[in-house]
Amino acid sequence: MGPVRVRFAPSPTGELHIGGARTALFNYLFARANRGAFILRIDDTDLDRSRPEYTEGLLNSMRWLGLDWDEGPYFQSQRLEEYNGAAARLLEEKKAYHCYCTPEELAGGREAARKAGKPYMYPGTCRDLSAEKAREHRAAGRKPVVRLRTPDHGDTVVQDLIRGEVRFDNRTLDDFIIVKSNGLPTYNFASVVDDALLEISHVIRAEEHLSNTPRQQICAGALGYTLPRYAHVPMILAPDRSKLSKRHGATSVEEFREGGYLPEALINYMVLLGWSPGEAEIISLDEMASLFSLERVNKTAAVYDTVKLTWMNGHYLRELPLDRTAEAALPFFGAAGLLEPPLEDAELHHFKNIVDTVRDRVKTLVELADACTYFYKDDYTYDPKGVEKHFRKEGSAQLLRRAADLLRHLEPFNVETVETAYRGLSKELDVSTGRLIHPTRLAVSGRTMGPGIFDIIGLLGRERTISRLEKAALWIG
RNA sequence: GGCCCCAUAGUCUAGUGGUUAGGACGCCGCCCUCUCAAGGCGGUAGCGGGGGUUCAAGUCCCCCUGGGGCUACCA
Repeated sequence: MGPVRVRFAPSPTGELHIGGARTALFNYLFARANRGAFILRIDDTDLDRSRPEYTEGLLNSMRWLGLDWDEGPYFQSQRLEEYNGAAARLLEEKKAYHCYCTPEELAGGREAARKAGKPYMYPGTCRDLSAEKAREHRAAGRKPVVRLRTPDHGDTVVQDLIRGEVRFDNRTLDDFIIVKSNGLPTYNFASVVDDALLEISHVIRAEEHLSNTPRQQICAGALGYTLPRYAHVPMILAPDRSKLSKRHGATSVEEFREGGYLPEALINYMVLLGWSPGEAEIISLDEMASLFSLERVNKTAAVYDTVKLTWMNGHYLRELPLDRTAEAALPFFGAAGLLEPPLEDAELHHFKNIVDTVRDRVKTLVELADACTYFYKDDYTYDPKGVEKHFRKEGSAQLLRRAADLLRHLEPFNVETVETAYRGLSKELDVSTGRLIHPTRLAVSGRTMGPGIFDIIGLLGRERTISRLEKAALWIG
């Protein structure tokens, strides 16, 4: 058997969604697991729907996920000679023929079949058209398509690496179009030609393509190509069990990136949809690559669940090296107006400390930036519920003033000494530490929840803590 | 409608004839604790239905039901 060569062949008609990304991931892993090549091909033969900016987005999403390709991207729109040559050969060998039926005529036939409750197939109108009739059609300005002559009997058998042997009755397959009237190849044709020319060894793609596989095999057979091995991976469904689409909220890689998800988390979550590593679920891209095999890919469509994805993102946020989490978080702090990269050393160090104390309380980078605003901004407001609970109590303002006074002369000033001082003060005033801590947190952060108060104070520093304490005492009145 | 694929908790999954049906998310409870998390511990919940085959079926076969896909001059 030759070298393993696989491809991911999206069409640039939208953003890369989680289903496509998972297929790309499986291809990437299979290539790495078998020391093969992972090839990227852009199937842009649909002129109306393909857009260059989608191609750009696709490449960006792939790079962001870390799914680096070894060859390509190839663009089908730039390989038209290949398809034309192949089609000409088929025409020459009478394995294909021109069809002059108009879309309207075909639609009429379909409609009639539907009304009669009969299955529709192309009736073969132009299968054996006389030269004269063809001339007439051309004279009338009709632009032909090219159809492949498909067998009228027998079976076409797909040997699928995941689904086993799948048998199709050739009588249910009609003479399908391989070249459109605009001269561009259809998917079933271009895909077959390219897979052969690029010497693809394994076609790993979503299950929605299984039903098209017999057509492609017939096509490849007519062209004399050796068939690739096929592996149809289960689909990823939206929570309502329907095919993924925009109305299901965030489904694209780009949306997840903007939503504050880490590529590590998204990759790890996606690989679990349809494949299982056996032991631990938390697994890195490198580990997946060494473990991956098609035998462990299951057959069942998976419903994706953002709750688990989000949990996993939180997990990666706090388990990844601090530098990595901070690096990923920085753009979000920039977008929130908290920081303006690039940072000076001291700023960066401070930023990392903040990320480190906050990161195990959030699940996304967006939440992380949001949970850190008060470290950078003074204009926060006090949480109303917190005000009721912690400020409205008799003596709260006085407590805050006492705390401020205490911190003013504390030497040295650090997390440990502040804590000791606070606990001492609560004893001295004969109040619970909570009675001191809760108003303090509200005063210095505006919030009732968050990191340990001494960590917050340590990060804020003496000056800002004191001024916030005094400001709050004044505010209480 | 025709053809094809699929079927273990709410979700993702392990399981390949003999298991107390395992793990993860979620949910609930407890511990920890200045709050919120994180973490630790415990609990909740499952083989779609019916027939076979077999000493024995989540595992094999058939039917039904349910879900999904294809059936385009989309990919």
